Amino acid sequence: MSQAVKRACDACHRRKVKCDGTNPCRNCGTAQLGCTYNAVPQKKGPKGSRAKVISELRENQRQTSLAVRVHNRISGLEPPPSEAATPGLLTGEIVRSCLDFFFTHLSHRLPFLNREQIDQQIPNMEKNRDVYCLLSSLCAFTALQPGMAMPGIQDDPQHSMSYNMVASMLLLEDTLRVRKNYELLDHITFNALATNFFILACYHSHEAHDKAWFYLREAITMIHLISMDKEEQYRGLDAGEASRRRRLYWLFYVHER
DNA sequence: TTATTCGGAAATTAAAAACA
DNA sequence: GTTTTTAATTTCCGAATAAT
Repeated sequence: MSQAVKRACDACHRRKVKCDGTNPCRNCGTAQLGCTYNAVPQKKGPKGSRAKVISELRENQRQTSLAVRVHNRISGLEPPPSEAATPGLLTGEIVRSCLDFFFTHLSHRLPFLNREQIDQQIPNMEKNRDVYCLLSSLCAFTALQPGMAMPGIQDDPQHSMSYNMVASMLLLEDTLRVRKNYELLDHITFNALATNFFILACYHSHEAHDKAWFYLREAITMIHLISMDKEEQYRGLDAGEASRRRRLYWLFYVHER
């Protein structure tokens, strides 16, 4: 191929033909067109964070992977949960949809999370298991709520089992799988307690009350281990944070009754 | 037949990431 | 700092189609 001209004229550009770069160029001359070079060239090269496409593809693949696995589980193709590590199911899109739903419809009943604080943690979800577990359990819980539309998942009226219910189960299994791989008690966090809350709420909805009870007792034990039942633990925290912690603490106690 | 259109390969460019 | 990788944009080849 002959050397490409540095800049093709407006007409050659539009016509997708080789321009000689002169003014008027040969093509415009023979076609009796006015030869102009008015078009402002766009900036070339990646914009914003690099690898946008590849991360978008990964995201899409993982998202379909939840949708595919929901379908497979319902059709009996999905193998039972195994110990083997699988890539996390959670995607940015799922998290965003669930958080939007949670903070619009649920957080007034469960006022122990702060949207801003959660949003700040999202970028760490892949690296930080504590954050991953909180978000995946929150999504598992949100998936169970009437009116929640999980991204990429549509209910099939032919099946008696709700697709959202299966998505919730898979996300819950994912939470527990990730959780099993780190020592929770080394450093008991507020995220870990909130995760317990969502796990037990999911088990309640799944009618698995014994498991729900187990995670409630586990949370109560953790609360005692970090003395969250003592008022002095809240000193030094800002008022909002302290009140959110108290609310979670009381939610556990109300559930225990 | 020649002229024109346009899908998309290849080249170019620049920003982000990796490296020294 | 320099080099490499990646992505956005541009040029224009050449097949398809239209006009003559």
